[in-house]
Amino acid sequence: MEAWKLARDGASVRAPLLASDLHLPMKNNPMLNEEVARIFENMARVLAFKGQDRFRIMAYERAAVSLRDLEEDLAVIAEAGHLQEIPGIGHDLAEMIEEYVKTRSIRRYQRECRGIPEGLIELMAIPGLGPKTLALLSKRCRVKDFDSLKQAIDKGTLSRLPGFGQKKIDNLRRGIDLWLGGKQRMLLGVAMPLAEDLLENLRKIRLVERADVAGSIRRRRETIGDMDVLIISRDSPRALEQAVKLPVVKQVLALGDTRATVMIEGGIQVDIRSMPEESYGAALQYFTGSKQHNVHLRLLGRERGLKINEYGVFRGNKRLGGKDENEVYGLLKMPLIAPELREDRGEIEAALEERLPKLIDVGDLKGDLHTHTTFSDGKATLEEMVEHAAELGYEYIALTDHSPSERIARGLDLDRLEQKMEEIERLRKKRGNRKPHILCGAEVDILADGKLDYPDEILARLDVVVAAVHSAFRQARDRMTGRVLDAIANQHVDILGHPGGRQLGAREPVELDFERVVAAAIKAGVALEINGSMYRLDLTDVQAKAAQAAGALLAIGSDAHSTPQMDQIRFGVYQARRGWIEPRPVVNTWPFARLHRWLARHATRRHAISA
DNA sequence: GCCGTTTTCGGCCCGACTGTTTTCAGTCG
Repeated sequence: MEAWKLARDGASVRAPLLASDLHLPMKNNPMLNEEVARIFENMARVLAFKGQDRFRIMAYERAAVSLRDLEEDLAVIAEAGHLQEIPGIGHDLAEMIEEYVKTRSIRRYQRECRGIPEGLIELMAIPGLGPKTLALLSKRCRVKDFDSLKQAIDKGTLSRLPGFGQKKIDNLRRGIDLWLGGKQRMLLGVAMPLAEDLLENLRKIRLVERADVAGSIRRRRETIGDMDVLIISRDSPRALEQAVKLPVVKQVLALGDTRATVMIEGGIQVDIRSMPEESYGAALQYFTGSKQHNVHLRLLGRERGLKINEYGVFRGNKRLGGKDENEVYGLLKMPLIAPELREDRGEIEAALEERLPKLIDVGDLKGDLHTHTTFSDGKATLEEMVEHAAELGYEYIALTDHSPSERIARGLDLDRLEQKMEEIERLRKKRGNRKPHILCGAEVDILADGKLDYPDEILARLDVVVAAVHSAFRQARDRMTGRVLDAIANQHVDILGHPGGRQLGAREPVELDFERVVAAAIKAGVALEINGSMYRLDLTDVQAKAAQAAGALLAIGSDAHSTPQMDQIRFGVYQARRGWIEPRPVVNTWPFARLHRWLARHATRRHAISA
C-alpha cells in the first residue's frame, strides 16, 4: 500500500509511516472492524437508554474502542479463533463478532433494539444529551428522532420539563449544531485511509493508467466533505464502468462517459473524473482548489491574457500547457504551490515574490515529544513505544503520561511516577547506546486555578513537561488565559499541549487570548504544540501560522496512545504545512544535542537528562 | 460484560463541572 507521501512536492519520507507499511497484514475489508465497533457503541447507548448496569455498558464501549485500535481484520482473527485475545473481548462479545462476520447481523443486538424508535439512539451522540435526558424527552415529549427533537425545542415544550431552564436548552441547541457540523464532514484521519484504499483499487484496474485524489483531502483540510478523484484512461467509459463495480462502492449515483458519482463504504460521496493525459495537471490543479485560490489564479491569468480551466492554460484557442501542475503555475510565472497552502491566504503573492515557505515534512521530524504508555492510558508498554520510535528512525522520544488529576486516564501518582522513572532508567541501561534517547516526561494538567498537577520539585526531575488543560473548559476568557499564562510561567514547563483544547465535531476550543499566550510562550521559551491526533489538530493552521510569524517555538506531537498512533504524527505535520510552518522553529526537528540544550535551559533542569 | 501472579465472584469510574437546584442529577472525560 502506498503511503500518503508528499513526494510530488519534492519532499522525501525517511521512514515508513503507515502501520500497513510495517509488515502488518492488510485488512481485506477496512470497514468490517468499524462496523462492529459501531454496533457495540450503539449497543452501549441502547443499554444506557434502558438504564442498565453501567459496567455492562462500559464493557461495550471499551470493546468498540479496542476494535478501532486493531490493525488486523476481524474476519481474519475470528477465522484463527483468536477473538478473545483482543482486550475487552470475552466469551459473549467474541460470539457476537463471529455471528456478524458470518451473517452481517447480530440477533442479540436486534433484540435489545426492539421497541426503540430508529433514529432515537443516535441522538445520544449529541454533546450534552445523555441517556437520562433522552429517556425523559422520549417519554414526556414523544421525541423519537431528530425531527421530533427539533420540534420539541422550537415549540418550547422542553421548558416545562423538570430541570430544564433556558441555559440547558441553549446548551442543547449548541450541541445539536456541533453534532450536525461533525456529521456532515468527515475527519481527515478517517477519510484518508478510505481514499487510500479506493485509489489502490482503482490503480488495479488495467484501463486506469493513473489515479489521484484531489480536493480538500489533497489540501489536508482537517475535515472532508466529499472526495474528488481523477483518473487517466485510454477508454474512459469502460474504465468508469469497472470503477463503479469495485467492492468498496456501495451505491452508484451517476455514471457517464467521463464522470461517475458513487457512495463508498464509510458513507462518503466520491466524484470520479476521467481526464485526457494532456489535461491531467490542469484538472488536478482545478479540482484540488480551493475555490478562492483558483478564482485568484484565474484572475491573475486573465490579466496576462490567459484562460485557465480544468483542461489547460490557453491563449485564445491556443493551448499552452496543462499536462502537469508545474506547467500551470509556471505559465503564471510562479513556482508550484504546495496543495496545503492553496487557500488564498497570501500564498499566490508569496509565490510571485519567490518567498514561499520551505515547508516542514514528516521526514524532518527527529522525535516525538508527546506519547502515552500503559503507565497511564496508553495501549503499548514503555519499551514497545521506544522500540517503535526506533523503527521510525527517531533520535529521541518523550513518554509523557498523564498526571494524577486525570483519573479516567489513570494519571500517575508520585509512587507510580517514581516506578516509571526507575523503569526508564532500566530500559536506558538495557538499550545502551541504541537510539532513541528516552526522555521521561509527563502531560501535566493545568488545574482550574492555574496550578500544575505535580509539585515543582517533581517537575524539576522530569526531562520534558507538557502542560495542558483537561478540565474546566468553559472558564471565561480572562480566567482561562490567566490560567494558561500561569502554567507557561512555571520554569519547568517546556510545551503547551493542545493549546485550544478543542475536539473536532465534539468540543469547542476554550476561550483564550491567543496573542497573549503566544507572547508569553516566546518570552518563556515554551513551545506551542501542534497536536497530531486526528480528533484534535490543535493548534489550528491559522494559529500555527501566527505563532511562527511572531517567533514562537512549536512542537509537533502524536499524542499517541498506541504504537500505530505514533504514525499519526503525520496529521500534525499536514496541519503544520497548512500553517506555512518551516522546520526551523519546530523543536522536534532539532538534533538531540540542541533539543537537550533547550530542555535544560533552566538551571534546575540541567542535571536531569541522562543521555 | 470483562477480568484474574491475592479473586471464577466481585470489582470495575470517579471527581469536576454545569445548571438546576436548596442538596442534587446529569454529563463528561
